[in-house]
Amino acid sequence: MLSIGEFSKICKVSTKTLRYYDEISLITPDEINPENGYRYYSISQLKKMLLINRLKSYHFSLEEIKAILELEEDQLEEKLYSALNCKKKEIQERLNAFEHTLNQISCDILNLKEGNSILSHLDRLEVQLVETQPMNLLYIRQMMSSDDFADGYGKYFSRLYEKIAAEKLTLLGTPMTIYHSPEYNPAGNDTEFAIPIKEGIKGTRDLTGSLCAKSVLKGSYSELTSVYARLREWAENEGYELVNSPFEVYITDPYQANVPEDFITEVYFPVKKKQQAKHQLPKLTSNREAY
Amino acid sequence: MLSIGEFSKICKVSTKTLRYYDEISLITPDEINPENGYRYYSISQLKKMLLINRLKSYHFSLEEIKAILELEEDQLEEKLYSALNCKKKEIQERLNAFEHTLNQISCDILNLKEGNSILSHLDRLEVQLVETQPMNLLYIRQMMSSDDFADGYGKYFSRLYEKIAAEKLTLLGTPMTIYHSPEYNPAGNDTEFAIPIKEGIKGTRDLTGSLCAKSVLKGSYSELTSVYARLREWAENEGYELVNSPFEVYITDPYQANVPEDFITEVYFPVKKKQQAKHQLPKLTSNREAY
DNA sequence: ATACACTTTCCCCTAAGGGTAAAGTCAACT
DNA sequence: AGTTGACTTTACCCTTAGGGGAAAGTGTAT
Repeated sequence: MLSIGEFSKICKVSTKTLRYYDEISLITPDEINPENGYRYYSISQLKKMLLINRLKSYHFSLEEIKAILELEEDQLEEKLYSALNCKKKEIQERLNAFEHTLNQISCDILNLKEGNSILSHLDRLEVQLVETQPMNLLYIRQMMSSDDFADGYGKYFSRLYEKIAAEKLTLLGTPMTIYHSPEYNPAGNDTEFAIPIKEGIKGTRDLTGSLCAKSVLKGSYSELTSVYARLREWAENEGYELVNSPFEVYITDPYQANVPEDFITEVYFPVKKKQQAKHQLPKLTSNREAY
Repeated sequence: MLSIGEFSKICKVSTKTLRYYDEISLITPDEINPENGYRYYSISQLKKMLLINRLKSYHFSLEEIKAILELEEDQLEEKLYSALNCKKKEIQERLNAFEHTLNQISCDILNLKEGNSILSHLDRLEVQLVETQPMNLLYIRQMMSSDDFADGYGKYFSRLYEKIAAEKLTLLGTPMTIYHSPEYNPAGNDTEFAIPIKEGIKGTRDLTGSLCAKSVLKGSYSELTSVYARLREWAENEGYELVNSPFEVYITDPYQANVPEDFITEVYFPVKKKQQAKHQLPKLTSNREAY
C-alpha cells in the first residue's frame, strides 16, 4: 500500500487534493488505519487517479468525473464515450468564443493605436426622436435568462412565425422584443417576443404608438448595451424621461444575414419631455430627482 | 440620476453585482442618499460601466480592471493598450491549450471507438530492470512549481550548458532531472536539474549507480505520470521497493525535436528487492505493510 | 391609508482546493 | 528505550465573482 505522500508523488497530485477527493468521495483510500486515521492507497488506485487527472485536464468538473467513475466497467466505456464527445463540443465552443474575443481585442487595439477611445463607437451612435405608430402584436412573454436568450430567440420567434403561417395571418413588420423587467437579472428577465400583424386575434395585443428615442445598431448584438447607454444619455441631455419598456426591432433576420457585422437592430426608448421642475423642487428637497 | 435598478437595466448588470462592485470600490455610485442609503448613479457612469463590462468580457479580473480604471485619462490609454496586448497573448495561449486538449480528446475517442481502454497506453509501457552506472553530475537544485517548470527547464539547463561551454567541460550524457520531494506540491517541488560530465569540479556531485526500474516514454511530457504509475505498479508486482529519488533522462532535446510526439524520455526508479517479510509479520500486525 | 414595488443590509453558498496551526504518529538513529 | 525529524491528521479560514433569500425599511401610486 502507498501512504498519501507516496501516492501524491506518483500521481502528481497534492496530499491536500487527495484529502479533498476523499472528503467528496471521488477517490477514497483503499484502507484507513482505524487507530490513527492514516490513509493508504492501493496500487490499483493509481489507474483511477490517472483517469481522474486526465478527465480533469479535459475540464470535467469533479462532479462529472464522479458520476462517470461510479459506473461499472461496461457502462463506463459507453458513458465515457458520450461524455468525451459532449465535452469536445463544449471545448470547441469555448475555443470559438475565445477566437471571437481575440478578434474584438484586436479591434480595440487598432482603435487605440489610431488614438480613438475604446468606447469611441458610442459617440458615433446617432439618436433620433420619432413617433411610432400603434401596432397589433402577436406575442409570447417569457422569463429569459441571458444564457438561453440566443436559443430562446430562435425558439419563440419560430413559434410565432409558425402560427402566422398556419393561420395565414398578415405580417406587418419584422420581429421585435420588448423588455419589461425593471432591472437586469442574469437568472431571467421578463421578455416579450413579438411580431406585428394585421389581425387582432387571440394572442395579440396593442402596442400604442408613442414618442421614442431611437438608435440604430449595425453589428453584433453584444454592443446593444452601448446603445441603451447612449439613448439614456441622450434622454438626459435633451430633457426627456423614460416612460415605458424599451424594445428592439430586428430589421435583419439573423438567419438571413449570417455575419453579425451585417445585423441591423433598431432600439426604441419610449420617452416624454420632462416638466421643468426646478422651481418646484428647490435645492434642499430629498426628492430623488434632486440627486 | 439613476436608481440602482435603472442603472442595472441599462447596463445589463444585476443589482447584486452593482452592490458588490460598490463594496470592492470598482464603481461606486455618484451619490448615496445619507438618509436611506439608496444608491444613485450618474449618466456619466454608464460609460465606465460599459468599459468594465467590456474588459470583463476580455477575461480581465475585477482586480485588474480596477487597477486600470484608477488611472488618469492619459495614463489610462497607455495602460489599456499594454494590458490589451498582454491579455491578447494570454487568451491566445489559452486558445492553444484548448486546441491541444481537443486533440487529446479526439485521440481518446478514437481509442475508445476501437475498443481500447482510455488508459490502454499504460499497459503498453514496458519496464526493464537495469543497473545504472555511477555518474558525476553538474547540477542545480531548485524548488520548482509545476507552472514554471517549462520555463525553468529551459533556464536551468541553459545555465548548466553555458557553464560547460565556458569551462570547456566534457559532456557525458543528456540532461536529466531528479525529483527529491517526498510528496507532490503544486507550489513547489525539490527538483534537481543535472547534466553528467567528466570533470569532478565544484558544483558537481556523484550519483551512485544502482538497480533501477526503467521505462521509456515516447511523446508528450503530459504522460509522465502514467509512466510513474506503471513503474510503481511493476515494482509492486515484481516485489521491489523504491529506495531513492526517481529521475528522468531527456534523450531528445526538446529544442531539437520540436514536436512533442518525438520526445523520448527515460524514467528511472531506483529499487531494491523487498525481503519476504510474510513469516515475520503475521496477519494481525498493525505494521503499515500489512495494509 | 394601503398596496406594491423598490432598496437596504445581513448571512450563507458556490469549486477546487491552498495555507497554516496544533496535535498525533512513524521510522530511524542513538 | 528514548529522541529526533519526517510524515500525517483534523480544523479553520481564504480565494473569485457574485447568487439566493430573509427581514426590514422606503418610495410612489392609487
